[in-house]
Amino acid sequence: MNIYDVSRQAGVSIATVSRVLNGSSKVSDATRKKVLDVINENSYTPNAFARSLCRNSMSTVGILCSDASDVYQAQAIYFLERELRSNSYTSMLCCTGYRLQEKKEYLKLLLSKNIDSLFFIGSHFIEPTPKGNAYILNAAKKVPVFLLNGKLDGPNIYSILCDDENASKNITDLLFERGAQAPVYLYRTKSYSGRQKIRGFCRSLQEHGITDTDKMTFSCPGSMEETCRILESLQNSGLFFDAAAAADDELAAGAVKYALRHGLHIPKDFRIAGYNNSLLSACSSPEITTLDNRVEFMCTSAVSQMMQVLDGKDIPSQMIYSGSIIEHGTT
Amino acid sequence: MNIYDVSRQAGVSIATVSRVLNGSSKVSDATRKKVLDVINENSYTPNAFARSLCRNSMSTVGILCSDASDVYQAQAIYFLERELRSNSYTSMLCCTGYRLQEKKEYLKLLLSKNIDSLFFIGSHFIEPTPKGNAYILNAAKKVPVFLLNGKLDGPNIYSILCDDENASKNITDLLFERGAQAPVYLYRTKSYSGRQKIRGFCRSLQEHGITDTDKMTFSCPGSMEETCRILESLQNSGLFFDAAAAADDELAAGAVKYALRHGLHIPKDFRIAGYNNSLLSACSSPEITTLDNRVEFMCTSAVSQMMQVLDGKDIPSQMIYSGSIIEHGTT
DNA sequence: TTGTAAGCGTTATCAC
DNA sequence: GTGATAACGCTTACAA
Repeated sequence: MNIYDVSRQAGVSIATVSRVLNGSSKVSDATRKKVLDVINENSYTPNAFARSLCRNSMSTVGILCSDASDVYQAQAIYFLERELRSNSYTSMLCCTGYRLQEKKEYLKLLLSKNIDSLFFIGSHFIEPTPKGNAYILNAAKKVPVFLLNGKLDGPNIYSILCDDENASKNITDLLFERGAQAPVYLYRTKSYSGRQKIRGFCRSLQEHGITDTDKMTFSCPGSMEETCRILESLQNSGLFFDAAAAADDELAAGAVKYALRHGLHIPKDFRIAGYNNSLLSACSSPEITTLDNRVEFMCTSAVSQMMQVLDGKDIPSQMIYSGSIIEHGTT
Repeated sequence: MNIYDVSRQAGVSIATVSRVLNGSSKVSDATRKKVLDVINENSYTPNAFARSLCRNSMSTVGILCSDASDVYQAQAIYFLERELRSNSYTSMLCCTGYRLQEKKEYLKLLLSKNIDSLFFIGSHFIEPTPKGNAYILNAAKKVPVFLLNGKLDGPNIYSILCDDENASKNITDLLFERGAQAPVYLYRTKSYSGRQKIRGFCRSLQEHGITDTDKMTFSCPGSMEETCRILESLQNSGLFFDAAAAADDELAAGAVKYALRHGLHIPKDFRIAGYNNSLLSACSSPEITTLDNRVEFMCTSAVSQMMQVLDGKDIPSQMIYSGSIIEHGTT
């Protein structure tokens, strides 16, 4: 069933059918009714592809994430999709993994589907070198690009992110306030936001008289169990530490395991701070003090920005908002 | 830049360009090279909409879930998307929430985008009454429908699911083996798989001489904290129970909290079994014994089935596979 | 092996 | 208000 069949049955031209379909005011009530009746009787729906071809848009956006099963990214996907949907956009999701080559290929595929705009979740997509980011700049030549918790300068690129550096500094300060003398920092990767967080941590240490900050930051790319083991080996190496700030709640949960396993009382002997305010922080016993970086706010804002950009408005290319500490039992 | 521009620059017809684009063998190496050169120089990509209009497919599939931020669903989304991508399909994601009306609207929207097939994640989509499921049967008239961990009979509908009833029975049996006398069951909703799990639990109880099984199952639709409180009120009500089986790991984590808070030793005084083998089971201390319902296997199989169906093959409409117990510290 | 031309199902620009 | 008719950019018989 197509627009011709409808027009024939309703005894009008396809132009009129199209007008009814698109809510044009230039149709008499009588003919509108005639057409709508035929449409409903046959439950006709216009062909999306033909429509898109004319309009040159299918009202879809691309969402790129590295791993949709990651609790943080999963949340972002959820909020983004709901917000986009309420603005009549459909989301195409791509989980790229962490390899640059794959990211590029996924992006190319997405762009070849003529999406209207592009969201990158997380700062894993930002490479340290300008050359590595060329693929994003390129994409921005075709559609507006929104970086969620990532930062990159360029035309048609909009960044929205939590002030991770200050958030990380504040939550480390809290560890000191709660009696810590020597906190270590646990991070997964040195992505853009990863580096910001480390910087905030180090700033706090310096303000508290610890100068050799680099010696207190540790990469824990593995499971909770492995994080736990890394802390154990630190202890065995003779390093003194009595608190841990972590780049995400999963790492913090690893630290909780470490403390419990070694009979350290939390928070009297050992203090822990997570990040992301995810379900994982509530899952531990005691629950983990964590940083709420307001994923929902970020996603809602990003979609609102997209609507403005697609509407031809000029908006700031960067927006940084503050996080807030949620204190629980580990501090 | 369109196919005409390419054909002009390459000095061939648009048909030839199209042939090159689609890898037709009926093109001489010389002309193919000419065309490819022009394509690469101008980095031309064919218009997806025009293409779809001709082919009547854009190689996209719809994925419907109720909540992409749920750890279980997030995993399913991840595995589905990766597998679909490797078969050249792009995924359109919709998070419908839990209200029937919204599910229907989302589905309609997805279908209007001319997707090639449809995946439903979880049994939340299956209503208890046939009338409530009409919208799924309807969708199956247009495209093949795959139910992941849900079951519904109908033409063009394929169900793939874990044998939750037996899995649940087995893991409850384990609680008894580990010394439990009176396990309770914690569930979130009575969805299709929810009911299967409860049935398995009850069967185990009956085999262990407990007849009034209904009195041992409890709905805990809220947070871990609330689950914990429900258990406390059970205790206060005078009910004797010394173990908990749960419909997901989050509920089980709530039970862990309860036990720890009341000084019950896990697993000596209180045994706990989760479900889904998610990150949450590893997050608790002690780690939670859980049931691996093999999300990855389910997703991989579903996509493989889809490929066969789209290929015109006749495949079984239902596939049930067994789960397996992962024993950790709570039993 | 290559080219011509007829679709695909819409939207949009004209006339009337 | 309504109706022809030309795009939109591609695929694919059918000819050559």
